[in-house]
Parts: sequence; structure tokens; C-alpha cells
Amino acid sequence: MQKSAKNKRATLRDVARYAKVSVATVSRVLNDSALVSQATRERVEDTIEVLGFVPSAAARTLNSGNSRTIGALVPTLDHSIFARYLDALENQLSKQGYALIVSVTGGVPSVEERKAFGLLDLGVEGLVVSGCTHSTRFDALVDRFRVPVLITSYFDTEARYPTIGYDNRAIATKALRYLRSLGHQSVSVIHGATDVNDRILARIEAIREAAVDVTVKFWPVSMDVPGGADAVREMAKQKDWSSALLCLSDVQALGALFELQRQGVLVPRDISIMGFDDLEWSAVSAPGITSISLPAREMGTHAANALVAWIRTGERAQPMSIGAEIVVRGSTREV
Amino acid sequence: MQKSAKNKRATLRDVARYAKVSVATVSRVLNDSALVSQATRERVEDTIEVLGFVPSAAARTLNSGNSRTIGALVPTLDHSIFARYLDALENQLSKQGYALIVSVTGGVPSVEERKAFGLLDLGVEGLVVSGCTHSTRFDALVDRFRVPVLITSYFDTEARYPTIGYDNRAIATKALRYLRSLGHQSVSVIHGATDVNDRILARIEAIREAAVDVTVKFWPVSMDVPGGADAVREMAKQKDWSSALLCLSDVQALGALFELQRQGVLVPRDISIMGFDDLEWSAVSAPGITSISLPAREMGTHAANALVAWIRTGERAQPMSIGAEIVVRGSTREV
DNA sequence: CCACATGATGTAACCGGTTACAATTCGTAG
DNA sequence: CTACGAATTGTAACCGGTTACATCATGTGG
Repeated sequence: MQKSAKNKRATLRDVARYAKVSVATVSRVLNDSALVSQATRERVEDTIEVLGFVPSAAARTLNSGNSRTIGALVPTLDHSIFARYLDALENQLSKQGYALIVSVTGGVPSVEERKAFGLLDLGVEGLVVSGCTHSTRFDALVDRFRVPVLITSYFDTEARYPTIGYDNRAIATKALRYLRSLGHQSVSVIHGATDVNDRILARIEAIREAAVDVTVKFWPVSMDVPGGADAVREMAKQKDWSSALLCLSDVQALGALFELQRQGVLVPRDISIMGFDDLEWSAVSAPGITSISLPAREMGTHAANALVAWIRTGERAQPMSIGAEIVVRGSTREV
Repeated sequence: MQKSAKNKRATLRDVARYAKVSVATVSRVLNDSALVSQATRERVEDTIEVLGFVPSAAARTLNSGNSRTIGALVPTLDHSIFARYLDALENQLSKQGYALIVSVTGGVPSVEERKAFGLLDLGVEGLVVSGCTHSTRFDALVDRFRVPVLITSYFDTEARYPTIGYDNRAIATKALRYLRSLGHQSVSVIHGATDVNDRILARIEAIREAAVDVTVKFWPVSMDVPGGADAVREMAKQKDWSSALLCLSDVQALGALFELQRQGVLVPRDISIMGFDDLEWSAVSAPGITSISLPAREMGTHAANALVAWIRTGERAQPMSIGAEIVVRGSTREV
């Protein structure tokens, strides 16, 4: 094997040599910058084709300084809210020429730090972080890399970074008020773990502190369909029934609904159920589940736009509250 | 402002100058390569700390040649199978030091080509592509970049690239056989669009060609919960009932179940329902839906391992079939 | 026929790291 | 006291592009 490496990719210099022009000319052709004669341009393009030349992203990044990637940190992909949000985020970023690098943190702060470092180390131009409590080490990291950071999934003008998301406290209060307006005086709140999920935490705090004349009891279970069923079974065991169930996630609401049906309890005649997230099947279950619609796609799109604008202009993004609406369906009734 | 740029990030040369050592020494400290005296090392580390120096990924990539990223092409993130698969893929890649860049194609070949190019252009070291029909332009692209490509979501030893996934034909046949074994002589197959989804296509073909003594009728609807309900409504309208419904996606099965309940048809007494994918709520609906469990996580993990091994060793990955099991629940009965 | 504008192309430095190889220092065996 | 080798550290080339600036060939007005 001669020094002409066996199957390394061709470089710009190879093209230049082969086409008998200078590297500058090849570069000009690549960036179709004005001043190259038609004849030369064609010759170079042919050579590029023949050699199967492909410019190196790393080299380009090295002198332009931008990697055209942004990083997203999410607790999990295996939850439709995050998946849908990322779907929209990727879509919008892609339109603006950015690629999305996804890192899953499991909601664990130490993992989040590690993954954030990995993303920054890779040279992402910005970071979007979803719903987790951030550490001072994370902040130090961000300071160091001087990179725009956006927080999503909750809205808080006081936060260290611009937030784009739902005002979880307001939403939760709204839900509780709604149930109260239907006449429910006692509400059982079914929710997931609070230690790794500050969205849930915010909702719970708001409900606890709400100046609404309702007796509230909290039922912590896992954040999935079986969790909702578990909560109902526990209520049955303790013979502790409220007239309304407020599930801080629709998956739990579905589990609760199924379990109540299994036990012969009629919804909404005997018990009303209200969920959060407005997942697609919440509209089609029997009865449909009254829920709070969180426009995850909208959040993703806005986050993409805000972050790219921030990167382009250098002006810090503004916090943005994404509205959420109560979607009334058959699972709740007036008492 | 002097030439000492205002707030550019510090470079390795800055550190060298400031610590009064050579660039080579700084580089050695960074890669904690053996031969640096303790004193020098500490001095350099302090300087790095003081200047807040952060090595540039692009520069590293430029001479090492590897970007430590791999790209994934998926039709959508907004579907739990893909989200779960990516979750596992990211997890496993991350363990091996690779970051995951996600691109969503919507199942459109032209978009797939464009996004594939974007990923390759970014310098990904490998590509994992899920469930879409690939074009010759895509193949040309891959040839050109000489990058390992893995196909997931279906299994086919004849394919142009190594596949890691479910043998959709075998699975579909298995499902049909199962229904036949329960005594069903006529089966209505509810499925999504076939033009953008070759997994569904493979299942349909297998069912059509299966040497099983069953009358089959196909009901194409949208691939979501409302779609399943639509199919049932259409059956009601046409008064065209089979004793069993085979839904090629659990979301459709759920829609069908809800719609049947709404119409007062009892499952499984009047009609049996069987789904695909074994989504989490399939276990908790009332009745639970008999389904085919597709271990998406397992597929993601295997794909990650196979691709990384391929990149490391240069040896083409072997195709791998991921098993799928029938999970029997209350929605099917013997007739 | 010459001066100068204009277009096309080449040269070489630079981006920020890595690394082969040279150079220097120091300890100590001869 | 000298010499040789190990331990450190420095120099400069290189990775593969971009780009400021120099160079050169034409063309046109004076």
C-alpha cells in the first residue's frame, strides 16, 4: 500500500491537486462564492464527484466556530409529553439548520450534570433542559461554557435561566378550582414521585396552598397506568373515597378509571376523575377524561425559536408562558 | 478593547502562555498522558481553572477523526415504540461514550434523504435508521460517506444493511395462527397506512399470504386511537362483523375496544380483540388487550451495541432478530 | 501604447487542538 | 569528572477546511 492511504476520505487538498487548482478555489466552489469561472467551477465539481469528496464538519466548525447542534436534556423519552415536545423541537430546529442531540437524564441530577457536560463538550451551541431540579455544579458548567440555556416544562420568571413552559402552579390551582366549581368538597390527588420531578412538585404545592375551600388528600404512586390503579385499590382498602380524583398525569387517570370500572364504581356518577396532559386516548376512553391540555408541541416549537434567536442575536431569550386549557369530557360531573 | 479579545473562550495556547509552558505540555495534562511532572501539572491545571479553559470538540475531532456521535433517523418521536426504542438506544450509546443525534423524518423518503445527509454532514460515525423505505439516493449517500448503517424495526437477512428488529412477517403470521387456534374463522384486520410504513406492509403481506384457513378482511384507518374507533364504526355501518379483530397497533386496538364498549358490544364475549406492540396500558384496560410484545428497549440496546462494535472493529454487524411474544389477556376468547 | 480597473486564481496564515521528534535537565554509574 | 539514559519539556508540523491578501491575465479609456 502506497502512502496514498487506502480508503481514507478525500480532502479538499486532494480535490485541488486532482483538479489542478488551488485549495482556495475549491473552497470557493463549495461555498459557491461569486468569483469562480464557469469552466473552473465545473471542473472542480466533477472532481468532487469523482473523488466522492465530502467536506469535514469538524474542520468547518473549527474556523466558523459554530457546530450547528443544540443539546436537549430530558428526564425520559418514554413519556409522550417529552417525546412530543422533542418531536416539535427537532422539527423546528431542523428548519433553522440545527441538529438536535438528545440526552436522557432519568431525572437524576448527577446524571444531568454528566450529560450536560458531555453535550457542552461536544460543542453544542445551546442547551434546552426539561423539568428537573438543577444543581450549582450545573450552573458552574454553564457559566464556563458561556452557552445559552433554556428551561422548559415549567414557567417561572424568577428562574436563573429563561423558562418556556406551563405555569404548573397556576394550572394546578385552576384544576382544583374547576372541581370545586362543580361542587366537589373533597378531592383525592393522585400523583407521581416529587423528588425527581419539579413540575409535579409545583402542582402539589399549589394545590396544598390554594385558597380553595376543598379538603385534599394526596396519594403518591408511580407515574404510570398501574400507579393510578394502585391508588384506587389503596383507597378501596382504606375505604377512603372522595367525590373527585385529580390525577396529576393522564396515565394515572386512565389507570384509576380502569380500576374503578373493574370495581364497579361508575364514573362520573359515583366519582369524578380529572387528569393532566390531555393525552390522545383521554379523548376516546369511555367516558372521555376531563383533562388539562398541555401543548407540548407548541412548547417545543417556541423553545426552538427562542434558543436559535438567542444564539443568533446574542440577546437573552425572554421567559414565555405556554397556556393550558381545561378540556371538559365525560369523566367529571356536577355534584 | 485590546487585541486580547473580550469574551472569547480561552484556547490551549492561552493556557500555555499563561502557565509558561508549551502547548504540548498543556495537551499532555489534558489527556493526562504519563510524562508531566507533578508541579507542572498542578500549575497547568490551576491555569485551566482560572482561565475557565474548555477544549474545543471540533479541534479534537479534526485530528482524531471521530466525532463520538451517531445519528438516528426515526419516522416520529410521538409514538411510544420509537420513543422507547430511542430511550434505550441513547442510554446504551451514552454508556459507550457516544452521543445521539436524532432526526425525525415523518416517514417521507425525501425528508429522510435530506436528514440523512444532514447527519452525515455533521460527521456522525454511524447511522441507525428505523422503519421506512429507503431510496437509492440514500444508498448513494451512505456509499459516499462510508459510514456504518444499521436498520431497525424489522428483520430481514436479505436487506442491503444489517437489520436488527422484529420479523414482522413471522409475528403477523403468529398472531393470525393464534386467533385461528382459538377457533376464529374470520378476522378483521385494522391497520394504518402502508405507503410510509414498511413494518405494517410486511405484516399485511404475511397475513394475506399466510397459509391459514381464515377469512381476512382489511380495514385501513389512521394509526391512532380514533382510527381504531373509526374502523369499528365503519364495520357497524356496513354490518360487517368478524368474530375477531386483529389490530396491527395497540393504539388502534384501544380505540376499537372503546368504540365497541360504546356500542354495547361485549369484549371478548361478542368479539375478540388482539393488538400489536403491548403498550403499557394494554395490560390495564378493561379487559386487558391480548397483544404482541415488541421489546423496543431491547432493540435499542442491541442496535447501540452492534453499531458501536462495528465502528470500533470495522467488521460489519450481523443481522439480529428480536423475539416477540404473544401476551394473552382478557380481550380474546375461544369460540 | 500605457495606466488602471476588474475578474480569476494562487499563497499562506489561521482555527485549536495532537503528536512526532528534538532538546534540555538531572541523576548516577563508570 | 564525564558520559549515558530516563524524565520532562519545547518546537513545529499536521488535521481539513476558510479567507485575507498577493498575483496575474484581460480589457478599456485616454
